[in-house]
Amino acid sequence: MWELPSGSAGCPVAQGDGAVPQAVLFPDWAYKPAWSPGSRQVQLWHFLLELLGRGEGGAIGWGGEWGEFVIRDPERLARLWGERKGKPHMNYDKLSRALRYYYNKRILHKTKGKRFTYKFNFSKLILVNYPGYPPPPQPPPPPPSHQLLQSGALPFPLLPAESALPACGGAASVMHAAVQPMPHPFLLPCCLPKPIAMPRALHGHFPFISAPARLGANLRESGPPPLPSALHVSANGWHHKSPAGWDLNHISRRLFGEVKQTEIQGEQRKVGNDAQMGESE
DNA sequence: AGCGGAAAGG
DNA sequence: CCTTTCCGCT
Repeated sequence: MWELPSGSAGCPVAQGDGAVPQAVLFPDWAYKPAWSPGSRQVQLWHFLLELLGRGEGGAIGWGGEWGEFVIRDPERLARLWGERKGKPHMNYDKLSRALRYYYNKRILHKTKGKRFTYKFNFSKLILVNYPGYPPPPQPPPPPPSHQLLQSGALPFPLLPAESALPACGGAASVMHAAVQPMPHPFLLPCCLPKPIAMPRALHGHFPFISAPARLGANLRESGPPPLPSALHVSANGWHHKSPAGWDLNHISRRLFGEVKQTEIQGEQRKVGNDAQMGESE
């Protein structure tokens, strides 16, 4: 078993008192400013997950399937994105072009037939989020004969909460019970399949933390979303600190590393095996 | 609405 | 590398 970084806060979605935070928010490190050394600008998918995570609601929201989201107000979303990037002339046409570039990276996927509906490939995103993944070659692992199981691929599928084993202790069970209908990726830290036995160390580090906007009845009364304590918001409203060891840009690089492979298969892929994004892979 | 090439910029 | 801008095509 490979080691994970230690020394982090407790699981933000599974606090001792049983309170269930609803805010999501990436950890601060996701928002390193462009001018800070060794950092880059926020990327579109960061931004989308952020809006989705905090249940921004108006412009964009989660869809019916796992990882699926619907842009309810395309031009507004574009405006928000433009504001963030300092691009006053941003519009949905241009934003959607950027989204389409994600197809090749396999971060995103279009849900065909559903207007303004896309789907995240969380297997991709989350996997590369594991610090220390892939595990260093322990014993000589039997080299898989064909498929690319090398750098970003997981040896196991990420499962929805229903089929996953809570690794967070009691509170995780609460979550598990609370989020039946549509578990979203931010729940994964506490809902990973057993093989990976989510260590406490990781809980504070996961970017997709939080609970869905609407939870079970027993959770609704928990009031306004308590923000994670470690969150630092600066004057312009975004997080600047970067305490943790890994960051979304790192993830991006990992993702990008696979694009070349993907692009090579580009034409093959088109033939029609998009159906499994987010499930396996 | 949605796609993807081409070029350019940060 | 990650868009942003523009655009022809379906």
